[in-house]
Amino acid sequence: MFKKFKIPDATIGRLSMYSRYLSEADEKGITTVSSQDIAQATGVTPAQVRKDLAYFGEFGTRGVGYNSRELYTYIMKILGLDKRWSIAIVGAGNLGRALSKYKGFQQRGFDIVCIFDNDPKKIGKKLANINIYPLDQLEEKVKELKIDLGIIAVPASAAQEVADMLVGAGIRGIINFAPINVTVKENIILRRVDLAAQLEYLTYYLEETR
Amino acid sequence: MFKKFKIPDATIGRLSMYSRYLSEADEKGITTVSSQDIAQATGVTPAQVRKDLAYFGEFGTRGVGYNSRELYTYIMKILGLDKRWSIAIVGAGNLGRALSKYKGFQQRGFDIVCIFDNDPKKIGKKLANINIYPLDQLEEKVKELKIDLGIIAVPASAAQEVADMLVGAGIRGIINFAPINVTVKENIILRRVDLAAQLEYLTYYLEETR
DNA sequence: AAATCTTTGTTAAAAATTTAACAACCATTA
DNA sequence: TAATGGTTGTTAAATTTTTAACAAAGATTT
Repeated sequence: MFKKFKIPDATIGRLSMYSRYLSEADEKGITTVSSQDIAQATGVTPAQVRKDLAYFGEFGTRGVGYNSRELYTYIMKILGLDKRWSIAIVGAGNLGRALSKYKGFQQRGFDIVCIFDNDPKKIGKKLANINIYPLDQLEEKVKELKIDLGIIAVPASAAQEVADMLVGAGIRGIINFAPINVTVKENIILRRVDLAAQLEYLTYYLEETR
Repeated sequence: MFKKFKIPDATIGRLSMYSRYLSEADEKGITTVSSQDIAQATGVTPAQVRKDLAYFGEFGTRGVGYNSRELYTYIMKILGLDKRWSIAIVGAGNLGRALSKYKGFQQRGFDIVCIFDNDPKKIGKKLANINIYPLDQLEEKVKELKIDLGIIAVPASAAQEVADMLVGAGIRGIINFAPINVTVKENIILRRVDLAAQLEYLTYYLEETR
């Protein structure tokens, strides 16, 4: 697609927010929005909105603004969300179970197609109508079901091993929820989400005044 | 505490990673670590580690390194984790339920002390031994239990309303898991965690090559 | 105790990101 | 059709963050 230059990571996150607002605006029948409108709704500056969009092309009309539906479609395409993606979750603990049921993924085009775990009590069962398989079937199932993305929801001690398995099976993108740094070969996209660290960000700012 | 200057947000997240590594090192009996060691374990550069720490003071010995346990203690204090924090979760859906059971919070000093929801079928029940109360008891319970932090795990449509209630009840920090921008008065610390957006970050990088 | 080896803390440089400013351009109105 | 108002796309400036370099200082060796 576009992507001649390096795009800031933060821009990608903001595009996601913009798209949600645009979809909402379109549903409400608001056909045209300005960078000001988008900015207000998503908590950024209008200049930021225009800059973010400028990385990818010209989508608006000077003096007018952006067509909601059209810009929505463009952004979704930029994010790769003009098609659906298949996902595997590794780890059927509390987090894995919640993620498998989370409606927010479906809505944005992500289908959780299988779950892996090593606990014999869980294997063979279903979660939100999704089969749970043992880890040694990971490679087989990933290939069979053409799974693109993996979510690591196992304890930190097992995270690297699981990452290796996912990469070995041919997965190309990973979200790691385990609170540990895992490494993968460079053509694999990896993102870490540390839930506890999010709370620690709050306490850092609050601890001085309690 | 320290905090004369503006500290990069990213630094806070990295301190959290450093602390986990330091605790692990200490448990293994490794008493001294270098910025190089910390960097390797957490996936950053040694210069970054030293710079991050330099915002808060001098914790190491030149030619030697850092004492694992000592640095761990310092960082935990910086993050405000030398004491425990009480948390309320609003929303007993899939995500709220998972977060209430998530062991990772406990381990880092966060106690989920109550859950709020408006569904009559859920009110009065317990989740992971935590009581579920109706939303109209939020203010009362937050004050009674001296709750510091709130987690919003409700649909986007209700997020702003819940944020207002939390702030009204005296909460000072909020994590918002709803995929929408909420606003709060400026002395409240707010952080948004968009799970679907994390996956979209992956698909952005992958969509061109599928 | 001098020399050497290490690793920190700090300063300077580089790179990345955000903010601001404004020319270009479209639509509307006089 | 000229003038006005409004909003984008883009360029430049400012700010923030990261990386690199190195002097300072502790430990070890000769």
